[in-house]
Amino acid sequence: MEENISHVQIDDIDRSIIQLLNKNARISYTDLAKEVGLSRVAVQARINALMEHGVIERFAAVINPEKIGIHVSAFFNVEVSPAHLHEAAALLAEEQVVTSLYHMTGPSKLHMHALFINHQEMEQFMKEKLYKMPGITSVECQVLINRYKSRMGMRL
Amino acid sequence: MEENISHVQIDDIDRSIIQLLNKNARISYTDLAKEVGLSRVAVQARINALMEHGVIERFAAVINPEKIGIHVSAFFNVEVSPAHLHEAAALLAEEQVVTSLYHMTGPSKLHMHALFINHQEMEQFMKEKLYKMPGITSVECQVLINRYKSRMGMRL
DNA sequence: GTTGAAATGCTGTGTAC
DNA sequence: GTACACAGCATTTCAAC
Repeated sequence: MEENISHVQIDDIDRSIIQLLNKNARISYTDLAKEVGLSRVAVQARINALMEHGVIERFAAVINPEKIGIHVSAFFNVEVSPAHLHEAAALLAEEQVVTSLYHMTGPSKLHMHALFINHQEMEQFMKEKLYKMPGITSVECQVLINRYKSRMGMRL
Repeated sequence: MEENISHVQIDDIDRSIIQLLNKNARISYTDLAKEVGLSRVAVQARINALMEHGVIERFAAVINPEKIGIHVSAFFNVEVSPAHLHEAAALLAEEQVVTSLYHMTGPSKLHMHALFINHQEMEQFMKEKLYKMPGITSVECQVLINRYKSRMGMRL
């Protein structure tokens, strides 16, 4: 009896379903069934299974931050002393401006993305929060100029 | 008559709607209306307006790549000679493994995220595609170890 | 912004194959 | 996996306020 399966076998129809739900997560099961050529009940069962197995984590709205006055998008490479890594990560994860935070290979490296209303807000965040965090030894910051592709963790 | 407005004024109810749709994009308008305390018709009108104005770009399924056997997630910092920047960006954007690609501040820097089945596939991509692209002067690669936070471009 | 109403479509569940 | 059926909801689009 294995509850925590980490790997799920999916077929081409599952892949089509995922792709269609990725383009439009509010499509009805009925329309989805027509597209993939399965019955509505079968499609529902597949989606439920995909969610139970954690393949589909949730359905989300994709927002354009620029349109609501959030004009600065930046990536940070933050180096932290090993002893403070988890503490710093927990503190950073709490910040509203931080949208993603990952631990990467390299010398105690955190990779962070954050959104700011303007450069002033970014500078304030860096000076008053980031630089004051425990164990931070280096901060590299890059600001976004142009989006060539953004499909957010979805590989076709 | 201004068609291309780049900035939209939204209020607290819009913000609640966006947050709720971000948690669960398949919620019904009826339930959404109950949550935000507006009529169903008003909520529908607001969502339609948010989509028309480009605030909500679309609704997407959030996938856990690990669950379908895609075990390596990596970020790349790619430096390209200015003359080849757009050409290289266009070529990289076409690659299936590349999930996001941004032009960042810095010396013709591209920031890229990609997903691979395993390290072997990553190495193959780097050797056979990335290193052969025109104008590429430097490649930095970091592999993901742990996800502390991932909210994908949504700031609360 | 609101309510109400009518037509249509969708979902959840059950049956049988 | 399919098909069918049925009840209950949801959506769309009116009109009237």
